[in-house]
Amino acid sequence: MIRNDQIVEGEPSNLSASIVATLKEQIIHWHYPPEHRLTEVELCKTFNVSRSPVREALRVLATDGFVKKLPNRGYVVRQHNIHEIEELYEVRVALELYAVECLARRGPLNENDKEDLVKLKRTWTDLLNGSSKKAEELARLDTQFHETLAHAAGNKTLLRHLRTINERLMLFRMIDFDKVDRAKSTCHQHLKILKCITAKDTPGARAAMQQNIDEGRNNVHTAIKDALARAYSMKT
Amino acid sequence: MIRNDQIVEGEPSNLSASIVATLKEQIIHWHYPPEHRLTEVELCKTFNVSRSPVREALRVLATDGFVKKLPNRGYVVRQHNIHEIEELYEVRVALELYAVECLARRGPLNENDKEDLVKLKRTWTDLLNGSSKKAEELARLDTQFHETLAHAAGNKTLLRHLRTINERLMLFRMIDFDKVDRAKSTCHQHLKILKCITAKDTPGARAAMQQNIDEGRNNVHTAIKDALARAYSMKT
DNA sequence: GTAGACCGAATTGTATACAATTTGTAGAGT
DNA sequence: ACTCTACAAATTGTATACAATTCGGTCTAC
Repeated sequence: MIRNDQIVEGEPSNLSASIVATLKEQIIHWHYPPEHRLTEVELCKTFNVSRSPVREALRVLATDGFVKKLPNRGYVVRQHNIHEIEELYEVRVALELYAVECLARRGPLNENDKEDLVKLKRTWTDLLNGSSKKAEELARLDTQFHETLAHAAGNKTLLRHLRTINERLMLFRMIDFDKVDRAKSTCHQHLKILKCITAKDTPGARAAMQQNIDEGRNNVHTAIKDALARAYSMKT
Repeated sequence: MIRNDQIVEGEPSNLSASIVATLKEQIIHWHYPPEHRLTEVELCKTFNVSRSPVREALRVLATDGFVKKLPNRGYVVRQHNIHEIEELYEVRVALELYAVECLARRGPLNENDKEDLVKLKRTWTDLLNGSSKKAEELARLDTQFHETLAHAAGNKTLLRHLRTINERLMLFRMIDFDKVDRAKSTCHQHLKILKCITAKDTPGARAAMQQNIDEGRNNVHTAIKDALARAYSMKT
């Protein structure tokens, strides 16, 4: 159920925006199997709203790549096959390597970002020293780490693109983080990246980031087959 | 005026999509000054349609970054300041360097793409040997060159992101190409890139691409001040 | 029994009507 | 003259109504 009081402060009544957020969340959490048809009236009923905001939301989700538009036949949840995951990871590598390279070369642009990096260091050191978290929380922290770096690099446009990539990858990272606790390894890698940045070791930072992303990619790869199988069994 | 018969084949009656395309085109060609307010009813009148497709179009344009949404106050054409251009170019560099690196390392993925590269070579050789074109045509060919490379690299997601970046940059490249004929230099650079790719010279390809983009960036930079000044004079 | 035409339910595409919010302005009060 | 309030116009947000298209099934012709 969508309600106006769910909406973030400063953004007044806007059903469309909250529908976008909710559907994204649901798709990421595999609430719908791939290729599942999203009918307007059905969404209207579940969200208790009229078709106007639903239609606008679907159009936005389509441009973001979460659903696919069939001409005159509505929308379906997009099928993310293994090849597409690979593509998403490649784009992510391209963007994040660039971001971390900038960051290592010229440092964070302002004091706020410098503080953010210190906070990150504390967070991941704490995690390394035993404070355990739930899988979903870990996935969130991991995403936050990478996005904070991109933000500190000072390029809002790059951050925006990275966000849409990561949102779509979240589809599979949820599965991965759900199955295995890889906290230790992730902590070490993140701390290594931060160390290289503060040491202005550009190639080191790039290498550490590449390793971090590659490991995540491999983990997701092994998790994907199960996920797709599960999704298939749901569809039938 | 928007009409259904303007629509591309295979995409049946869809006013919203054609409004998106038309508005994008208009914004890129500086039909509206930055921060110009886009009222729904006004767009309805100029396009001779109702508010539904206009609203959906505006939402899409907002997620693509062409217009900015003010809560409960409609939309305005986004102001692209110099800093944002710089950001767009940085993302473009990150993506295109990655693409050209893949291409130089492992070559085009299939025969079609290999053909495309040959066609590109012919096109730019012809241009170098005198066949002159209008500024707008040149800009189009240049964009096509870069997008063909990304396509040949075989990553559709990367291509999609590159497209949205390039579309927004087109705002300023139009101005630049309009003022000076830089065909010769561009030709040489593009041919150099192609040569490095076929020679599997990865660092060479990266360097040539970096040089090509940097030159474009510099040209645009020098052109921007005039553009902004002109836009300002339009606004007042 | 099969192919093809035709009809109707379901669904999307578009237009309009109504509600809620914002903003500018006129007017009263100080 | 200045500020604050209240109201009206304009504009967005939402809901509903109508048109056009698609798709499945049935019925007929062969």
